[in-house]
Amino acid sequence: MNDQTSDAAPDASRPKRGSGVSTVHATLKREILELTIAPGSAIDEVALTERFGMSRTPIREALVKLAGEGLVVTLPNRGTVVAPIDVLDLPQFFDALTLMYRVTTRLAAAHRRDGELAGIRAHQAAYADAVSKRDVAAMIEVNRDFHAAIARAGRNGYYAELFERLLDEGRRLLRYYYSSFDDDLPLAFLDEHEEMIAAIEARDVARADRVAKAHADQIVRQIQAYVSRDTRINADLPL
Amino acid sequence: MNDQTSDAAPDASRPKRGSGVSTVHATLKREILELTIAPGSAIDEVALTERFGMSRTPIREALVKLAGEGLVVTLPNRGTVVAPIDVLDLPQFFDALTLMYRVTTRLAAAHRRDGELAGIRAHQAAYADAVSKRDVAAMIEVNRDFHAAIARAGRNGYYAELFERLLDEGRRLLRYYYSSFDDDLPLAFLDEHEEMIAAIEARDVARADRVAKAHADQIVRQIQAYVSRDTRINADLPL
DNA sequence: GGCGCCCGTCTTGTCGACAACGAATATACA
DNA sequence: TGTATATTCGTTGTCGACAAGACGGGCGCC
Repeated sequence: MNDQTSDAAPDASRPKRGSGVSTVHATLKREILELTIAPGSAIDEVALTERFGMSRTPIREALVKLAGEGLVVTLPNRGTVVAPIDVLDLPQFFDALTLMYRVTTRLAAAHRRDGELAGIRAHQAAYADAVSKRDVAAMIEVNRDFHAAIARAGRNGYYAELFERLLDEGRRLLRYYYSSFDDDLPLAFLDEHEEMIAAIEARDVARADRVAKAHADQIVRQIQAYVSRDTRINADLPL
Repeated sequence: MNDQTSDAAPDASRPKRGSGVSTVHATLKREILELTIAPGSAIDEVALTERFGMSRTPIREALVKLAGEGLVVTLPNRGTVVAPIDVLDLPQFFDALTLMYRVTTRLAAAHRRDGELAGIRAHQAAYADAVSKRDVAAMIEVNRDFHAAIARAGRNGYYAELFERLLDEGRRLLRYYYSSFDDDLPLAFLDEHEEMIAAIEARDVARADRVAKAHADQIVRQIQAYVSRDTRINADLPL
């Protein structure tokens, strides 16, 4: 992280011109999605200035980009905060997520080209690998990439963009509410992913729709279970 | 979102602090959508500097915002251009537009509250007014606002955001390909809008879906007709 | 003792300037 | 004359600095 106090030598590691905003954008995006920065917490521009070793200008531009993606919220004249996670938005989120699961999988089944199945299968293999290693973080991330690849194979940028945003938000939700996966759920995902691949390979739109909807229902139920799980420990306390 | 319409009189001699980026953003967005700036044309930052009487910093931030909305494209180290209109993207656009018409109208029928119908009806009245005046530009714009209001009544920010983006792109398309409206089409829109309002008022989701789909088909056909209209004048030229 | 105002400080929005990078042009060479 | 290279020019990405609001503390007033 903090690796530069003297830059007298023409170091090759000097970030190239134009990489400033993208670096800050990518780094902050990852940290926001991984909850390294807590939702709702304020973002200090000058702190980022020192951390990234660059001026406020590129950092501000990166924040504007993040605001456009809904990952941060800008309060005029009062700074920017990491987008909070609002439980009240969950029903809308579920609605849109399910619809995007369906339409992107349908489109992938309709429009996929031969080369794209290999890439999707690679993600599926990585997911299986993460499951075997019980690496939950990797599972969440690979799951997102898996579906994003399907969306891209569907060749509709409007859907793909919204879907990736929803998938990222889902990443944040899972990390936020995650306590421990049941062991059987990831395996169910694995099978459902296989079915999706099969439907896409067979160019069977109706089947792709069915399995996508089932998959979405599964995920929605899982998140709902996390969100609404009963964590009370004082419910039966004798008073 | 915020409607601080302090009138657009040219005597805005004193822009307040914080209004810079939003002013530039709103102005450029309008001009891009109204094709005042041609698709694909380069945007000169210094020219905007002189035009808006402000430094490059707020202008660049506005451009970053516009890039996030897909209205401009940024070429690294080589400037930004107004997003071109690509005919090859039209099928995807039609697909997404139709779906958003349907889901937002459905949601509006399901979730609308009493006060919101009045706002929607106001847009419809403005649309009728524009039709009577044969003000095509106003029709296009009011039509967008009409459907955006319905989407907001549906209370799903994900859909509303994508839908508004699609509607804006549709505005650009209509202006781009528009030659002259048939006189009967706007009237058909008027009736279909009335049906949508009725379905939403009756909270009839299925009916809202039907009429939204019909409306979308109508619009898609219209744009397709514009795009693919035969403008050849040398087809029958004796050679 | 509580409440509201004034003031200092911190942060943000904006500015003008500089340097790197691309494009266009001029130049040298085959 | 055509091609490859060096140079100039314009533009973009970044920087440090300045000033307008917002927040917090101290003070006076009721």
